[in-house]
Amino acid sequence: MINRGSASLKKQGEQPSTDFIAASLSRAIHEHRLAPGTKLGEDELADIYEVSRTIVRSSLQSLAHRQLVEIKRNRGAFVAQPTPKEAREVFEARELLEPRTARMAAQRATEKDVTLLKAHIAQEHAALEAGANGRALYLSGQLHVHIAKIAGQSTIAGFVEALIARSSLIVALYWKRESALCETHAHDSLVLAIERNDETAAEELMKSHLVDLHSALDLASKPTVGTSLKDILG
Amino acid sequence: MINRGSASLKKQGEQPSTDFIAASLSRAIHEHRLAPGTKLGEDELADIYEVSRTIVRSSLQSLAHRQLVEIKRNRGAFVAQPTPKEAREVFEARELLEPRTARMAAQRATEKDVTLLKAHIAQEHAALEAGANGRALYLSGQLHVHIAKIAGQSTIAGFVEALIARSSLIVALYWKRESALCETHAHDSLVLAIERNDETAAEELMKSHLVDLHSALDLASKPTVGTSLKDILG
DNA sequence: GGGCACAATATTGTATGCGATCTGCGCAAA
DNA sequence: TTTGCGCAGATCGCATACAATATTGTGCCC
Repeated sequence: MINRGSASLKKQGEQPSTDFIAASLSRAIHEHRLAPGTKLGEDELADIYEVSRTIVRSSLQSLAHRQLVEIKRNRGAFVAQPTPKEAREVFEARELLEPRTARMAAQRATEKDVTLLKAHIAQEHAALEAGANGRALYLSGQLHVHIAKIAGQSTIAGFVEALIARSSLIVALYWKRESALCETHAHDSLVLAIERNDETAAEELMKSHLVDLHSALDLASKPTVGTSLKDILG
Repeated sequence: MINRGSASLKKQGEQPSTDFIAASLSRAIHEHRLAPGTKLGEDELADIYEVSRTIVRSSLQSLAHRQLVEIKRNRGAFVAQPTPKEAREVFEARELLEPRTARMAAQRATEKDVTLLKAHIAQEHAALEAGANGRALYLSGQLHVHIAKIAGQSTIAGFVEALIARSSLIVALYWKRESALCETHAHDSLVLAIERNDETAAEELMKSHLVDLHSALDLASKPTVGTSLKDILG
C-alpha cells in the first residue's frame, strides 16, 4: 500500500527513522496514494517499515500536529479529511500569505533561484507527461513552498508548507475538474515574473492563480472520497 | 521549578496527560518561569509530573513541533532560543497576519466577543497591578490569539498562536525596556476599535502596536539570558 | 603540572509487554 | 425480522526494560 521502495532504502541509510517515516507518509498523502480517511494502523506501519510501534507513533503524532492525520483516542490514526469550512480557511490563508511571499521572492530571487525554479517546473511537466499525476501534484505544491523559501522568510515558508500539505488533502476531496494541467501555465508565467524581478506581476499572478485553484474546488458537496461513511453519517 | 500545583491537579483530574504536561510547560515558558536554554530532562519531568518518560517525551515532541523547545539528538530537550534572525521573521510574520485578522475581527465581532475581550483586558490589568508580570505577559499574548479567533479563521488563528508563543521567547531574550505597561493602552484602544466595528482603525492600531513591540526589541545583541555559557563564551 | 585516553555514569533512543478501551459479531428475546 | 446485550478480538495508551550515545571523572604519560 505504501511506498515499499523507500522503506527499504531506509534500512540501508539508517536515518532518523521517525522523520523518515513521517516524510514517507507525508509524500504518500501528497501524491494521493493515501486517500483521506484511510486508517493508519500502528502495527501495520510498524510491520511495513520494520520498526517498533514507538517510532510509528512518533511519526503519526508529528503528522497529526501538521493536521495531515487525525488521531482518535483509542481508535487510531486516519488520514485527515478537511471539512469544506477548513478547506475555505486554508485557501483564504494561502491567498493572504502567498501573494506577499511571491512579491518578496520576485524582489530577492537570484539567478540561481530562478534556475532551480525552472528546473522544478521542468520536472513538473515531465511528471505530467509521464502520467505520474500524483508526483506532478506533489511537485506543483512544492513549487509554492520553494517560492516561499526564496522570499527568505522561513517562518512564513513553514506556514505555507503546512497549507500546501493540507491543500493536497483538500484537492483530493473537493477537486472538480480532472485536468491538473491548467496550473502549469500559471506556474510558468509566475516564474517568469520572478525572473525579471517584477514584484507586482508576481504578486498578482500568484493571487489569481490561487483564486483559480480555489474556484476549481467544489466546497458545497460533502467529501466524495470519504471512505468512512459510517463516521460521517453516524 | 515547575508549577507543582498544576501537576497535582493532574493527578485528580486524570486528563490526557500528554496534553496536560505540554500545556503546563507551555504556560511556564509563556510566563517566563522557564528561561530560554533551560534543559528539560526527561527523567526530571517524569518525576515532577509522576508519569513515565513516554508521556514526557510525547509532550516534549509536541512542544518541539511548535518550536517552543529544541530537541538535540542524544542530548535532550531545551527551551528554545530564537536567534535575532528568527525573531525578526516572527515579528514580520505577525505584522503580515495580525493587522488583517484585527480587521476581520472588527468586522465580525459580536457583543459577546467584545465583552470577553474587555474581561480579558481587565484580567491583564489586574495581573499587572498584582505584580504578576509573567501572567500579564501570558494574558497579553492570549489577547492577540483571542482576536485572531474572533476573526473566524481558525487556520490563521493557529498560526498566530504559534507566533505568539515564539514571541514570548523572543521577549524573554531581546526585550529592551522594563515596563510592559506600554502595551496595555494599545490593547485598550484596539478593543475599543473592534467594539465599534471600525475595521480600518483596528487594522492600523494592530499594525502600529506590533511595530512598537518590534522596535522595543534589541535584536542587535546576542541573547542575554542564554544559559549555555559555553556556547556563548566558547 | 597539563593534556590525552579510557572508564564510569547519566541520559536519551528504541523495543516490547500488559492493561484498557473500542469495534464487531453472534445470540437471544421481542 | 429486528433490536439489544454480551463476549471475543483487535488496537491503542502507557510503563518498563534494554541498547546506544553523550558527558563526566580518573589516571597515566609526557
